[in-house]
Amino acid sequence: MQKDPLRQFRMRDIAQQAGVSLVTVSRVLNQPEKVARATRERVLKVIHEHDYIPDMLAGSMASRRSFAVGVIVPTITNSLFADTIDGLSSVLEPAGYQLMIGSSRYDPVREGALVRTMLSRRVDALVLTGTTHDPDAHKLLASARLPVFEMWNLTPSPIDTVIGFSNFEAARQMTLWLHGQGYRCIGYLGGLTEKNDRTTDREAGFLAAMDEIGDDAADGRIVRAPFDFPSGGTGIRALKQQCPGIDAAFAASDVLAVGAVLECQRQNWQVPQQLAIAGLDDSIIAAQLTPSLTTVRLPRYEIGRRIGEEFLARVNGRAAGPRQIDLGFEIVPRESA
Amino acid sequence: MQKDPLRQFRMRDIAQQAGVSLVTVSRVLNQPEKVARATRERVLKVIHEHDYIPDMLAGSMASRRSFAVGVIVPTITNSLFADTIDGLSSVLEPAGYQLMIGSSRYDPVREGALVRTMLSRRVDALVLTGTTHDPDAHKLLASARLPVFEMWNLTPSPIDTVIGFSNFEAARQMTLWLHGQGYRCIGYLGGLTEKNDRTTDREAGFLAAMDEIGDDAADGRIVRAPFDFPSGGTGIRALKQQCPGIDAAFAASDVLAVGAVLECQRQNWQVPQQLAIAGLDDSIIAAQLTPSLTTVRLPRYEIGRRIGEEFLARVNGRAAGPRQIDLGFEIVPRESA
DNA sequence: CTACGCGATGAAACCGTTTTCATTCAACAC
DNA sequence: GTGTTGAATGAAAACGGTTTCATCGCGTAG
Repeated sequence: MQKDPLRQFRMRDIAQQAGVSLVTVSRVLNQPEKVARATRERVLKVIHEHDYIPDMLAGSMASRRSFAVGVIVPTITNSLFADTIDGLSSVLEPAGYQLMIGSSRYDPVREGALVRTMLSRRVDALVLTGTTHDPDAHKLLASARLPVFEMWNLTPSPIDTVIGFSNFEAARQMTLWLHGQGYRCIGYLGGLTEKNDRTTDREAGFLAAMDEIGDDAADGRIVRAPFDFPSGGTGIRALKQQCPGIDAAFAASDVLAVGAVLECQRQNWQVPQQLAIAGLDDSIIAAQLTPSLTTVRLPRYEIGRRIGEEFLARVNGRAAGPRQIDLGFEIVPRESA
Repeated sequence: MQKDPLRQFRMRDIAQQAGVSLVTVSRVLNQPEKVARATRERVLKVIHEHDYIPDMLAGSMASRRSFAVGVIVPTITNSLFADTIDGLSSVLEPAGYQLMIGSSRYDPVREGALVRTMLSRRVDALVLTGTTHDPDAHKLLASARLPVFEMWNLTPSPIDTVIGFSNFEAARQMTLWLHGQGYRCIGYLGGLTEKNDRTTDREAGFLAAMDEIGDDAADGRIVRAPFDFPSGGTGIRALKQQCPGIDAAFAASDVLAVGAVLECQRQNWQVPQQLAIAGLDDSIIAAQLTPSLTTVRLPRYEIGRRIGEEFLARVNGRAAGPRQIDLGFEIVPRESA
């Protein structure tokens, strides 16, 4: 009479039924080639008969590998990061890894808490968005001996490896491009900059470009807003009101840019004749809009894929790639500017 | 001389440094009230000094609780499910749970594989999208003794608990509503129906409504497409070509509807004068569009939140709620129809 | 004075795997 | 016939916690 007759099968039970030792069952599962064919088949038969599912917690604990990778993004609601996550899982999943996703809501403290949780769960690697983090978390990561990937930006002083593109350059070059198109009074619709290196760098890139152009009144043509459609609308209105002479607006995110274009439709402002609008992301809807959105294409999916590949390379002992990988970006001229 | 001087601190080490037994450390972490104040503070001091992070794998294994909940959605790229995930984590995260997210890519077999992986990782509960699943997975779940939640639809025969709304009714009622608005030749732009209970039910709802209306040619006004913006465009073109007399199109998803509206803008078809368009989702962009999109508001976030609450109630031993929870939907009339 | 209950603590068993090391046995070389 | 080798297998020791049960004082009721 069992203590708990409904209890799940353990490896021990499978071993017993197959008339082998527990070790052999473990080998059948993890290094089948090391087990004689006959034995292996006998064990597999028992495994299937009982729908045996090994306990990965126990396995991970013993092997000190969890086959889990932690990913912390600001929000999963924005499809930007969802694309990166998709890219990551396209590489890691076939390799047997599972993603553990957390969203920091753009809050470094929450990010730090997530880092702790994930370390506690003994992830095999950690992927963070951006290059500025809570000091405590930073220290923790530096001493934890696991691969850490920062993404979606570049930095001269990465924790471990950075994979992304230069937000500064992306914004700078788009601004210069707009100037090259003949726009002379360019406004900037940016994200909230507190504690967010990507938006900070983009704004800096815009200002740097304006400086090069010789426009020293650019500070007065900056509006900051959270990344959502309605804010794009209110943002563009604010910008237009703030400096009526504006002939182009560069939004540091497609969400804002699309929101702005839609608002222009409502206001009956001709885009780009009266007001040109450019975005940054090349989100899926950018090309569909009328007028279609001029924007900067970012390596959203590629960032994830590349991180996955670098990680696998490291796990397999192949030399780690460079510590900083710049995946670049590309200006996509369309109708809106 | 240690074997590995860089090795992370274990509970044993903390205990030793604090001059207590390992058990006491464990209690300080999990049931602090059971430890004398003085002892507790001494232990906590050591813990903080060394930035000790307990090994949750070991903890989960011993306690037989992982504090992880598995969630399987068709795709995380679509913000629909991202909203649900947000709702879920808004409830579960404060309770100390972590989500383990997997995307099935609308493939039951992949879903089944994910179910196995998650069971293997000993999640405390499992959340699935939809109500039709791979038979093997279904069997596995029925015998696994953990809470299982199906969501985003209803069914008379749930595995465990279903939380969602009636896709059939949502489509049916929107169709009837369109008819009530005076549209007489209504087309349907739906998702691919294979193996997807939500799209299947929506299409059935549309047909049921057309039947009630007395329109028996509706089958000829159905176009199916994957859920993305471009497909909304090609879909509406196909529909218009297939039956030029069409005066309204009901898209079973806002992505398709938005894609359709944008295509109409390009084609210069007046919406809703020449062609009315209605969607289903109330996605964030629906209200921003010009014309704004008439659609069906779904309890996206609420589904997640409610599942979280039901799960916690069960964990805390409170009686489980009803096995089927209908969160309803709401028709949102706007400008496009 | 003794028995009892209770708060605080610890020893030992256990959770279900992987890893390391040893053993067995058959094939093969000399 | 005797080592030598290598494939196949298993015993035992981790892995780092939690749970159960026992013990130790100490205040208090009888």
